Amino acid sequence: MVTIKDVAKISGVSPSTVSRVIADNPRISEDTKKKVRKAMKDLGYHPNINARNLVAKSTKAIGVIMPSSTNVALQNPFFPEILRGIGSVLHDAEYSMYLSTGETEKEILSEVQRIVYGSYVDGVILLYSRINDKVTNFLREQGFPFVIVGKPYDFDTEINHVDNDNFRAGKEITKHLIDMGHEKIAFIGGSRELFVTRDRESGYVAALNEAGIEECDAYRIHTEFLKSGGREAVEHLMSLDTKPTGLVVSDDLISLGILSMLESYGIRVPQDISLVSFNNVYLSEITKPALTTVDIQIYELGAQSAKVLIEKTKNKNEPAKRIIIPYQIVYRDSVNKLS
Amino acid sequence: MVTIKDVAKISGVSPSTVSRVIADNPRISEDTKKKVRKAMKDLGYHPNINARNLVAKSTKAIGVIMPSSTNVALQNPFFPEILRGIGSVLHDAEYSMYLSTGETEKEILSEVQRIVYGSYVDGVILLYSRINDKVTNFLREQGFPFVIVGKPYDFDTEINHVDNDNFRAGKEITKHLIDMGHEKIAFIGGSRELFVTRDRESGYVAALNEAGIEECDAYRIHTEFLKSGGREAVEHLMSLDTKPTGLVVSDDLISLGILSMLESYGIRVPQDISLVSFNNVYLSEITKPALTTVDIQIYELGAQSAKVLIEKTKNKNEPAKRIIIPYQIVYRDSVNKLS
DNA sequence: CTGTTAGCGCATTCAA
DNA sequence: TTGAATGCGCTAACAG
Repeated sequence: MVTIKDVAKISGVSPSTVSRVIADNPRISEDTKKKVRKAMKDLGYHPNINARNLVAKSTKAIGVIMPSSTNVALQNPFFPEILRGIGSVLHDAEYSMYLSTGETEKEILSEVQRIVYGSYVDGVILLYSRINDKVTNFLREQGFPFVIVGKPYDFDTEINHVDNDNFRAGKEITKHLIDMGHEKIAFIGGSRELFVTRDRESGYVAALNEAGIEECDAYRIHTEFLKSGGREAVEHLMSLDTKPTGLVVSDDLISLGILSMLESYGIRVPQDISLVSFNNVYLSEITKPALTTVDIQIYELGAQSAKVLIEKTKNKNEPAKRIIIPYQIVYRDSVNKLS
Repeated sequence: MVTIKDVAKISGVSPSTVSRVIADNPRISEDTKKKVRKAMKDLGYHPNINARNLVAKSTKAIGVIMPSSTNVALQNPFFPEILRGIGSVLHDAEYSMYLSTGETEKEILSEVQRIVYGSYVDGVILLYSRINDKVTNFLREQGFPFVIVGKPYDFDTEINHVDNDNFRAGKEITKHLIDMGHEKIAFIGGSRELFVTRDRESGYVAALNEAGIEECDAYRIHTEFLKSGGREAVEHLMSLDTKPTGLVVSDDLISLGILSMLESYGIRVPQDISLVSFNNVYLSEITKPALTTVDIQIYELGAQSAKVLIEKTKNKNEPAKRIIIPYQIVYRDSVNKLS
């Protein structure tokens, strides 16, 4: 390995000068800079990051924590997409990304402790938000810079987070269904433990109320991302005396399962039932019918959280921020006008 | 930050002794170990990874390189799944994972150079294999430990790689179609630049030949993961005089698009046309119909590559390995028997 | 504008 | 079984 000393020797300067050249210190003459840079190039020199981190007490790296992976939900295209967004900002800022994919909550917590205590990273992005989450608590107690993608359970004024206005999105997309003449509208969501689900559901309820439509418990279902879950949801709905004519589904991936169940029941979308959902992953445009869905700008969600976090790591006094990424409804073919 | 010195002071030993306790050196008495460990716990001591890496000249971290992300193909659930597999092994080995998501080839190369030269990682996993790939060449020239998920373009005896037998899988799944009475079988694949596509396609051709079925160029289509690609493929196929009755599609995600196009043409699967594909991501079981597909064990692909790479980083003399992960055909509802 | 010195936190010689 | 000394590669005072 070629070190700063080798470069110094070859270019006939001291190691500290070389260090200054690396940092592009303005107090070094252009001449010596040129000389040193040539030597660096000739020798194929590259600074050792560990040595640098050690003295700088900063790593220019951030940790990204995926939700626990026992669940097939991790196969959601949401994740590669948000990783892309994060990666892009990190790259521009010359930061690195550590990824943690723990299976259990315990595993995740110990991993986070390891990277925090061991100074692996300067900050952490949480790709999930759960009620009473130990990781969140740990990070808060440590005063370690972090940002949640989604809404924090508690202390939301002191925790950085990047989110959509899921309530409004839920309300608006439900209202779209109402505007199209639907009144019997059901909601199918993922786990109640997740804030996304709750918020989108609240929006759904609000839209119903505003339109003077009575809400009904039988119309609100929570399922996992599994096939059987989707099946049960549809079976339940179809066993009802008054079947819904509209469906608000909290995730495109769930919609896919629902779509398929519906088809096996011979129920056509949108002719027999209309469906709207959330996320606008690539999937939603290649299903049949293509989904009317809320584009939540996943990439942007990732990019902004990285941005906020980097600011925070650079300036610990930066106040906690809440960033709301605008959404946009993408109208496609899964909704029918009721006359 | 609490350092090894603090622990030494509190427990009344020298820093080097503390260091030995951390390494669980057998030449330290149980008594002092106990004493030191207590001090570590009391103080909340955690070793600084950068200091350790600096002297150890190893990072216990590996870099995972995603394919260039300009393409929507990155939303393939393949990626979260393989990341899970890699993450699991890394976690058990107490390794960290460093993720790189570059947009362009250039960006990826410079990122890889950065992490290699800067000693960020001990090894690299390439999540793609392309013809004449600069990253591969760079890694090879540097003699840096790496493994390719897929098949290397060249030097495949000296490059570690973990792959499926895609040729055989392609042949077998095509044969399944043939066994079910199909003779007019088309192939729809992703980019020809990718080895997976080529191998699966060769298998398809081999099965045709073996069965004495004439292959025909009009039946072989390459498309991108985009909607329009799927559309054109289906349009082309349906414009033919003799339309195929069977489709071999090289990726579940592409299948989804094909399925949807087929439906808009009023072509039913499997009644009018049968379809088989590859990967067995979660998607493939919730489509309508559920897909008969080759389970390539994505998770295992990731886990094994991590394992091989760790071995290699620990012992540079370890010979290059080729690991073939077994596949398994999952029979579902997308194939019809022709009588 | 540049060199000298010191030290980041840790592991590892060499002594004892 | 333990301690003292040294150095990993780099940056940052402090001098000059």
